[in-house]
Amino acid sequence: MVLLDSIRDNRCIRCGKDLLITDGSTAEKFCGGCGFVITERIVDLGSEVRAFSKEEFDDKARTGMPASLAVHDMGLATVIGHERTDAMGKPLSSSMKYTINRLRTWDNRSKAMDSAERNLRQAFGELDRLRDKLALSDAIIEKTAYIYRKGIEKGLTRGRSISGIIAAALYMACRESGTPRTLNEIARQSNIKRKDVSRSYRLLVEELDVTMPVLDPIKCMARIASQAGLSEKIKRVALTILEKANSIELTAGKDPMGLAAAALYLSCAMNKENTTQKTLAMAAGVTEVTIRNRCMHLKEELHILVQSSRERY
DNA sequence: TAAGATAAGAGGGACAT
DNA sequence: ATGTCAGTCTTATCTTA
Repeated sequence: MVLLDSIRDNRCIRCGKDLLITDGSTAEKFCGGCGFVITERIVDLGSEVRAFSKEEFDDKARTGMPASLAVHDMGLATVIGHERTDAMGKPLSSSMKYTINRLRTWDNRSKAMDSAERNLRQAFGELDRLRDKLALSDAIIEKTAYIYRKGIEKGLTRGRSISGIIAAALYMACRESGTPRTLNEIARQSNIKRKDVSRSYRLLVEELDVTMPVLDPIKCMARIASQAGLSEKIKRVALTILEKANSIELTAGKDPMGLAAAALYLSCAMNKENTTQKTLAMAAGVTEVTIRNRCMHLKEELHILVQSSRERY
C-alpha cells in the first residue's frame, strides 16, 4: 500500500518530494522533481476499497482503461505524447524538442519491432475504424480481436490481406453474438469485396473449428423495423409469422434478413399499413425480388389469404 | 408508381467421380 | 481435387393495375 499512500499524498516514491503531476492526455502520474513515472495501471492492479457485492464492486471500482485485447500491446505501454511543453507546462527548447522526437521515434520502433506486432497494430487500427462505421459495441470488438489473434496463431494471415481477415473476424463476432450485421455491410465499410470477406470467413470457421449460429430472423426483424420506422403492432404480427414459419421449418437455408423483411411486409399488408417493398428491401439490405419470393412461400405455407389489400390468416 | 413476372448469372453446398 | 446439380439470391427488364 506504500504506492497508494504516496500517491494520495502526492509524494514521489523515488525522491520523496510532493511534486506528483498528472498528465492529462495519458492519465499517468509522474514526479515533477525527478521525472519518475507512476502509471495509473499499477495503481489499478488492486481496488483500494472492499466490496461485498457485484453492484457495490462496480460502484467502487476505479475507472480507467482496462487492458484490452484490441490494442496491440494490450494497452500496457507508456507512450511519449506530442505536447510541446515540459512537465511543468513550459515550452521545450529546440534542442530538447529534437531529443524528444528521437526518443519518440525509437519508442515507436521498439514497440512495433517484430512483424507480428506491426500486423496487430494495423489490424486493430482498421478494426477501430470499422467500429465507428458500423456502430458496434466494445464486446464485439474484443471478440473480434480475440478471433483475429487466434487466426494469427494458426498462421492464417499469411498471404492474405489484414483488413480482409479483420473483416471476416468481425463478421464472425457479430454472428456469434447474434448482432445482425450482414456480410454486405461489413464488406462495404471495409472496402473489401464481399466475396473475399466471405472466403476468409469460411476459412476462419473451418480452421478454428467452430460452428456459427445462424442469425436469428427475429433479431433481424427488430433491426429492420426500427430502420424502416415501423410500429410495435406491426412487429408483433411479424413476430407471430416468423414463429409459425420457424415451427414448420420453413426458415432453413433462407436468408434471415430476407425472411424478416417478408414477414414485416406481410404484417404491414395485413394491418393496411402503407409500406413499399422497396423501403423494406433497403432497410434489410436485400432486393425486392427476394422479399417477393419469401412472401410467396410464406403465404402458401402459412395459408395467409390475400384478397385485394384485405388479408386475414 | 408500386408490385409482380421472368430470365440470366454469381456464389456456394452436396455429392459423385 | 474437380465437375455437376439443385437451390438461393441478385440484377435487369418488361408488364400490369
